[in-house]
Amino acid sequence: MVRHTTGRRKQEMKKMTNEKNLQVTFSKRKNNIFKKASELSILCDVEIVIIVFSPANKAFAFGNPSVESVLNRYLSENPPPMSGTLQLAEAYRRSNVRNLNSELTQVVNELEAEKKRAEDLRKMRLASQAECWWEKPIEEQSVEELQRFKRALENLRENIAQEAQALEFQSSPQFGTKNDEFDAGFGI
Amino acid sequence: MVRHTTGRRKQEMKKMTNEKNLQVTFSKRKNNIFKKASELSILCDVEIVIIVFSPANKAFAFGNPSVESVLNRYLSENPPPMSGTLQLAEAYRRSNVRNLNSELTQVVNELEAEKKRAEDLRKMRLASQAECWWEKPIEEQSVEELQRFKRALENLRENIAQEAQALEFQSSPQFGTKNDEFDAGFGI
DNA sequence: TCAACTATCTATAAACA
DNA sequence: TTGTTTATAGATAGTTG
Repeated sequence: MVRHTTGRRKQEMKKMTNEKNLQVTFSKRKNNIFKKASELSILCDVEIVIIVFSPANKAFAFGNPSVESVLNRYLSENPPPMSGTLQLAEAYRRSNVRNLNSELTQVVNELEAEKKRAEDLRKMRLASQAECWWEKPIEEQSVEELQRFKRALENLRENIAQEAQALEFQSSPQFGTKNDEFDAGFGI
Repeated sequence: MVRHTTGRRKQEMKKMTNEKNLQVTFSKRKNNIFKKASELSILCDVEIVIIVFSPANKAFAFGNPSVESVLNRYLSENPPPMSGTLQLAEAYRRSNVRNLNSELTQVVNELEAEKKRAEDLRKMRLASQAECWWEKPIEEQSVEELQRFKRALENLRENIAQEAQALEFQSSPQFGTKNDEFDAGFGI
C-alpha cells in the first residue's frame, strides 16, 4: 500500500506560526477537550464547564449538566475576593434587583479600598522617591481592576436595561413607556 | 520479560462502579484535560477556563491567563438571562428605571475617565522611570477623583434605597418583600 | 472549507509500589 | 495520594481528495 502521509509529528510547545494550521489545530483540539470533558463527567459523574475563545475571539463553551449551572455553582462557592473591585461574576451571581442595593454598597466599599490603595501608594512613593520601578506592576494592576470594575458596572446597567425592556413588553398600557428612552446613553 | 499488567482496556461510557478506580481516574483525567487546555492555550494563543467538581464536590479550576479573567470576559460578552419573575417585574414597574440607567451611565463615564487617567499615569511613568517626584500631585488628585466617584455611587445607592423603600409601602401582599433585604449593608 | 487517512504520538486502565 | 510500568486505546499533524 502506498504511504499517503508522513504521520503525526511532535509539536513544539509554542504558538503555531502557520495561521491555517493553527485554525485547524484549534478546532480539533477544542473538540477533543470537550469530548474528554464529556467523558470525565460521565465516567465520574461530576460537573464540569469549559469556556474557550477561538483565535477569532469567538466564545465556545461546554458544560455538564450546563454551562450556567456549573458557573453558578462555582461562583456561589468561590465568590471572588473582595480585596479587588466588584467582579462581574459577582454581579452575575446576584443579578437580581433586590440586591442592587447591597451590590452598590459593596461597590462603594471596594472603591473605598481602591482609594486607600492609591493613598498607600502615594505614601510609599514619598517614603522611597528614589526607587520607582516596582510601582509599574501596581499601576497596571490598577488599570486592570478598574477595567473589571467598569465591566461590572456596565453589566449592572445592562441588567437594568434588560429588565426595563422586559417591562416594556409586559407592562399594561397605563404603565407604558418607550424603549428608546431606555436605550439612550448606552454608547460607551 | 514478565508481563505485569493487562494493559489498557476499553472503558464503557457510563459511571464507574468501583469507587476507588473512579477516584483515580478522575484525578488522572482531570490533570490531562488541564494539560490539554494548557497546550491549546499555548499552541493557539487563546484564552480558556475549566472548572470541574470532584466526586467529593471539591472545585478544581484551570484558566489561562487566569480563571477570573476568562470568566469575566465570557460573562461580559454572554450576559446570562435574568431570572425574571412576576415579582421582579412588579418591583421594576414601580421603580424609576430610567433614572437608574442614566445615573449608571454617568458613573461608568466617570470610571472610564479614571481608567484613562491611570493608564496615562502608567505611560508617563514608563517614559520617565528615573524621575518620580512630579507624580505626587497626580496621585493626590487621584484620591480626590476617587472620592468624587465614591460620592456619585453613594448618591446612586441612596436613590435606589429610596425607590426600594417606596416599593415596600406600595407593594401588595402577594408581592410581599422584606425590608431587611433592603436595609442590609448600609453601614459605610 | 471540510472530511478522511495514517503513521506516529499521547493517554490511560489496571496492577503495583 | 501520587508515581511507575505495560499493553492498548485514543488523539493528532500533515497530507490528500
